[in-house]
Amino acid sequence: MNVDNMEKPKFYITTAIAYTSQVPHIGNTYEAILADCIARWKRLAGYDVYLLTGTDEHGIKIQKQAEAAGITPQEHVDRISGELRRIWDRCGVSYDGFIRTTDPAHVETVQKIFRRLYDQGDVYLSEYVGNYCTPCESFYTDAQLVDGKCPDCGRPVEKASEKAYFFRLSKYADRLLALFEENTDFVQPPERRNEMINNFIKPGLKDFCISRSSVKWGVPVDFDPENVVYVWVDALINYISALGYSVDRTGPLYDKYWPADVHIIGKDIIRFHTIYWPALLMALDVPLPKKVFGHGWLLIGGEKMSKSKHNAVYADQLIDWFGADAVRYYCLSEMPFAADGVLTYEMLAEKYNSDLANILGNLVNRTVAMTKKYFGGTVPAPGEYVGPDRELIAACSAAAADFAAAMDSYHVADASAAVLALLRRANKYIDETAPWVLAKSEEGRARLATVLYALLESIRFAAVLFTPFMPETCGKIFAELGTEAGDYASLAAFGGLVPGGTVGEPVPLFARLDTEAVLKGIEEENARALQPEVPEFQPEITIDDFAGIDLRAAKVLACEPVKKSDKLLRLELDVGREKRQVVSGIAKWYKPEDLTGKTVVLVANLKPARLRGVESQGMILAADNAEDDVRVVFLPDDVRPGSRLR
RNA sequence: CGCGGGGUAGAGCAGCUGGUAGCUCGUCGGGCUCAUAACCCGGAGGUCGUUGGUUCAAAUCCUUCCCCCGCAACCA
Repeated sequence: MNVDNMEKPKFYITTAIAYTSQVPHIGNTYEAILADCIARWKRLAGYDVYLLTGTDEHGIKIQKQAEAAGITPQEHVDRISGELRRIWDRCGVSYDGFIRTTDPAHVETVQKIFRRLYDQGDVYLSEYVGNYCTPCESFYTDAQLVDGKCPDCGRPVEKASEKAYFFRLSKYADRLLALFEENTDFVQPPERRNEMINNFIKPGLKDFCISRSSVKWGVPVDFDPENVVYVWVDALINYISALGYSVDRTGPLYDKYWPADVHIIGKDIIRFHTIYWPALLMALDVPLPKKVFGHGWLLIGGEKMSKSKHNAVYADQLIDWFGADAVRYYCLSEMPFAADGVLTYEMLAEKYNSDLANILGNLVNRTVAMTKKYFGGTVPAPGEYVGPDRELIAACSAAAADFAAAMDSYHVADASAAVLALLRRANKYIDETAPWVLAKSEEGRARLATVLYALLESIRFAAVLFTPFMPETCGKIFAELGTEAGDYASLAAFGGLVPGGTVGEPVPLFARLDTEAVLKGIEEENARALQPEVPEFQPEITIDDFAGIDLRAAKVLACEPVKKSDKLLRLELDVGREKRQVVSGIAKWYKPEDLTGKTVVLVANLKPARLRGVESQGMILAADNAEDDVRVVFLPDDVRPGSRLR
């Protein structure tokens, strides 16, 4: 560590650790990009920054997924955590630390903290009773249930109770309220503050359960190994365990960086970070984080991303088409402060063309090209600045000031708008000064030198400011300007670019996209991805085996949804000799009126079964067209009910 | 009356410590030619969700109703 470093103010910033049940989509990735942008900004501004990210790897959901895949939970989380890290790297996330909740050091710290809280009476043993939804790994109160089912996934829940450890949150209610009232900008954006106070603190905080006996895949409570530490305690502690805090000892990173300057998290988990987490720290007598910023969701075409909606978008695909910096730029400049933002391929393509290719890329390109053309690639020395030059210079310092103010209050999109404003001003400046006219006369040469220098230096301003947004691109810009990357301090005065230097080759930074073609290409790619692989053929059978399957034409006489089920339809069928009742799991794709009067194919000699209490006498044929897309086989209407198919 | 956020040009947003609307994209017209068919200028396009009110004056404050979204306690 050098002396320079010692004098720098520190800045500790974290993302939430991502749950490793599935590969992160662009919404999860956005959070890492946002935190990275802020971290890079603070580095640019002279801070000694530590950016922590990582993965949350415990819980029953992971346990079950691993079982289903026939691998160990550790293998499962190793894979997802590795994937996540690869994606973060690809997006240019410059994390200093990467924690996994399965790291032995973290596990040990969680156990020690749990024991310490138990020993001092902040954790006690009691009984937890609730409605449990296994897929969601969640208990729900009666009031939370929707039609008696899981409010999250709509699947049935089961009553469950277990011995469990509770954290004495109630004890810290007064101190938490004081925290919110004294430190009014603890929670960002500010409107979340009232939500926390009115909804949670004022009605009275209840102790919360911090262990599970029904889960195996987790950190065991060391003095009661039948129980594992429940997700939130396990997860939240990462922010200090990653720095080497471990109850009875700390460590150089912890001593230097804690408390966190800001936790960057999604708005859905603000409560855990502004109530539970501070309370845990109070119990441990550890200083509280300074700020918690809850960003909005990145919506896909206005809808929340989800696997079941088939609208999840992944960073890899976007980067393949647009490049990492463009994806970063879009997320960072399109997400409003304190609200949800929208991503569509079309908007991304448009933003790419207008902001990056036209305004930024073309400005750099035309300026460097003119420097080559008129001055043989040597950065000219400026003469006296006059009217338009002064306006451009004013725009540079305004951009630098606006940018810093916006970034320091996490108004990241506003910060990027400040740079865009400068770039637009620079393009306009070219029009005002018309360098190609100046180049034609001998007396215009001196003026031309000033104009081109002012342009090159303005581009340097923009590149310095945009470094946290598009590190790779800005590196290219510095190379084209023939200068080293500058820090924020280098923008204190206009004129940092040294005359006499040599510019590089003008290479387009962002090649213009044919929006139509890109959208079409993505659409085709997505359609292909949705198509499931055609399954392997079944083992060979004889004609006699097949004859054992009695397929009959059956006319649908009536059809209705099965009560208390959102997937099943009950069909009354005319099979010629008799009437049959069949229950079919096709409600998601067919309405009763779609089937009534139609002729379908019935497997007539299938052993009856009871579904949701309704007897099903056979099964109707349907094709698995794609994942989550089923098509019933219809026969021509004039086929006689009861006809055998072979 | 559970809490909170939102409804502003075709699209996405800003304005909301009150003075008859602003930005980006798109669109129409013009300019320029250094540059990635790009850049610059100008035009068209909005009764600021709805009702009533306060005020000399309201998108901006209060009120009625409608619509959308998030959260609603042990929950990535």
